[in-house]
Amino acid sequence: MRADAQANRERILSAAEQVFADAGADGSTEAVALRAGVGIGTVFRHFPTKQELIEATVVRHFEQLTAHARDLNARSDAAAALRELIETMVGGTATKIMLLGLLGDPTTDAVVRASRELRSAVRSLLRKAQQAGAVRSDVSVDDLYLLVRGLALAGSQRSTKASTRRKALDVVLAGLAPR
Amino acid sequence: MRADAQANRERILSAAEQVFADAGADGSTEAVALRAGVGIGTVFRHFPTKQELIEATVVRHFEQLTAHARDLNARSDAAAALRELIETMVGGTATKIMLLGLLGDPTTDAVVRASRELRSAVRSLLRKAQQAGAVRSDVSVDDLYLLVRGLALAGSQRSTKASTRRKALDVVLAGLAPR
DNA sequence: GAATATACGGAGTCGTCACTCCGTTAGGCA
DNA sequence: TGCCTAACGGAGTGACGACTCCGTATATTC
Repeated sequence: MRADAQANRERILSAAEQVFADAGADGSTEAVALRAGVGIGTVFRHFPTKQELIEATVVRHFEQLTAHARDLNARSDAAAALRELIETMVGGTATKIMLLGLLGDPTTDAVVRASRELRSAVRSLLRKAQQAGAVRSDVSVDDLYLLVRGLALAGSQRSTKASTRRKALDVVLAGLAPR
Repeated sequence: MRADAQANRERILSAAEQVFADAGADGSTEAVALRAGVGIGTVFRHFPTKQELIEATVVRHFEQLTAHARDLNARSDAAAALRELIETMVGGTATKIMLLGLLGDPTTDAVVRASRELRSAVRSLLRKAQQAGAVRSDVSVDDLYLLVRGLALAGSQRSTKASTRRKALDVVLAGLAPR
């Protein structure tokens, strides 16, 4: 792979993340090309389909999250670690709308793989927190995913105040504590 | 207004609710017309813009919710009443994706009015539950809305199991209880 | 049972967007 | 340095969806 091709691939992925963050999955491929400073043709050579572009973006995002989750796994305070992971997943741009939307039903094998990795890292964190008695034991990774996805989706509405977002997160975290 | 026009208006609104439930706001106007058994022209005569069609659907939905909330207000068990309202808002079709998406920032004046009505009915229920000591006192209607929207959005993903939906709702309700 | 205005149907228009094609450009190797 | 092929750019294509227009049909009124 030629050096410029490699560089362009990166620029496109990074542009895609921003565009999809602004406009959701409706963001046009042309907008991505513009933002990346390349022609549309280039985008389609790297990612033959818009779907593949989206999935590549998702994979990238999942990998980052997985790395973060693994870091957190080393922490001694399991409850704080889980809390921080949730905050990371929920916070940030609206990209997560679509990114987290795929947490449930992945499509491509690359996405499946990345999703599996992330899932296992999250499960490990969740288990530790449960063993430490910080989280109710009847909550599964799926349950946690649904909650995280909900917070991320609902909070991505522009007009939402930061304090409201925080409060909602707080309620969910309180609800995760053992009765 | 001619009788047939009145009837068609109703059929269109009801068709719109179903179509948007299946496909979200991307559902095409043509699909609505087809489902309602009328021509596209008829849809556009009643609702000059797709946006207006969506908003009319939203208003209708809000009005139903408001009526339900007011019914519940008569109940003696405030906590159970609030719980039931939340379940109603969260459950049901994916229509809520878009419908509840508007809970935050309404646009048309009709929507604003319907939204205000709903909000005040919900506030009343929430207050009663708080006075009964069933819900933490630092939660506002906005906070509740964010949580409800989150549960509705995240749960509308087709692959989500009913048990997961229930568990997530359970966590949120537990989190709403006073510490 | 006409007369008439109101409402309907759906082919047609315009804009947008994913995706293609090919002439041009420029990495990288000899 | 020059060749050669990988990679680029962006006008062009086809499909689709919102919205228009007007000839036809039917509720309503007398």
